[in-house]
Amino acid sequence: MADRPYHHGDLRAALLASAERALAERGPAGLSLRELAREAGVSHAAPGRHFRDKQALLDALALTGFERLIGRLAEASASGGGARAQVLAMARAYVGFAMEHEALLDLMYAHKHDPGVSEQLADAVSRLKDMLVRPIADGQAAGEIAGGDPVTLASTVSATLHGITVFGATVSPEEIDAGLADAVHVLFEGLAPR
Amino acid sequence: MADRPYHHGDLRAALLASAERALAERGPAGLSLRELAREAGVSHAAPGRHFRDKQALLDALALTGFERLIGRLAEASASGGGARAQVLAMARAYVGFAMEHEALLDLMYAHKHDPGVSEQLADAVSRLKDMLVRPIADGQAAGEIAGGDPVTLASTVSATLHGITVFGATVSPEEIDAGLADAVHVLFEGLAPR
DNA sequence: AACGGATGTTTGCGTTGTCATCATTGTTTC
DNA sequence: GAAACAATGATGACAACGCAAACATCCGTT
Repeated sequence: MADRPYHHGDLRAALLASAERALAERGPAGLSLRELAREAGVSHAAPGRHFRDKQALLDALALTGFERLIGRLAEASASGGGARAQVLAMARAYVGFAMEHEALLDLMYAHKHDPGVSEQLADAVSRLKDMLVRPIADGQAAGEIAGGDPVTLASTVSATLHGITVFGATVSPEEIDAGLADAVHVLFEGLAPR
Repeated sequence: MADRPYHHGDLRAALLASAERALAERGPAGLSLRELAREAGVSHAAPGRHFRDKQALLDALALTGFERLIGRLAEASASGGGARAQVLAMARAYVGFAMEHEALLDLMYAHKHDPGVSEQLADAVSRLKDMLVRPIADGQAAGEIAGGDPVTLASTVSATLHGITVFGATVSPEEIDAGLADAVHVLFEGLAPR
């Protein structure tokens, strides 16, 4: 009620930032639009201007999560090295992001988004999987990876990565990293005897 | 308010059943204790006798989910056949359960449960991974699977299975099943050239 | 038959999401 | 530059919700 200007300036971004913090601290159920509004110093209905309803805000948050995760994977894949080193680097990036943003990752893969947004999210998942296709195709060209549809291989690898983040959620970072190296080893060498 | 008896009979079970249906239809956020109470024909505070709060109900529901999923995996692993066939059967069981109970699976792996329950859930995940250890160890004894810690191998396989359910959520059942066979193939043959 | 625990009801409170309506600011158009 | 207009925020209201306290009813045990 002081000298605060009538318009916030960038309420949408402020809400998203607050929402991510609240999500990490109290989960999606404990996230209240009114609380976010209070934190931003606006009226309780102001968020409605930027997000039709609470779900729309969560949808947007999930999308930003994918953008950032894909960015991290891009960095990791640019680190160079052989196919195996590159896959391991991307695995570390994925798992690192997952451990820093547990609740956000839950949200990103939650089966409760609006239909229209679900398409965008599926798109994001596609792009995410595509990030692995190039290193694998390059590895095939270099003779480091066996033949086969690189998209299929990338799908399996990405599925494994995601599974590790979910199943390993209860163990320490060191254990996860060790398990990650093990998993990459299994992925490359296969279960069948050589 | 007619001839309904004062006591419900098995309100706890009725609530869990209703909750699972509501969860599938409207997600965890759209699940209301009062609505469940209405469906069961009891007062809106009656559920409080069986579940301390809403989260406690979701916790219990997640636990029942793991019990059922583990049961399905046990059936699948009992189907016999070689190690590869058994892993594929368990993969189908896992993915089948996941597709029948999308929202429930989200809940089972959600990072928002009470600390005490989280231990039980971590326990359930452990038991789930253990289901894969025996087929793999047997496969090693039979020379169908390469050496190495069977627990590590099982962890990687289960992670891949779970990842497939999450990443494949948007495609048709047939596609998922095909992708599943592909993934099992990759898991056994490995990415590296032979 | 009496008692006590388990189960269900009633009442009330504070919070929330959402909507309708009004106020203020920023932008475009003449 | 003024007027129209869109964008953004404020206010007020409402129903639904989670939760807790106090009360009622049933059931099994003694």
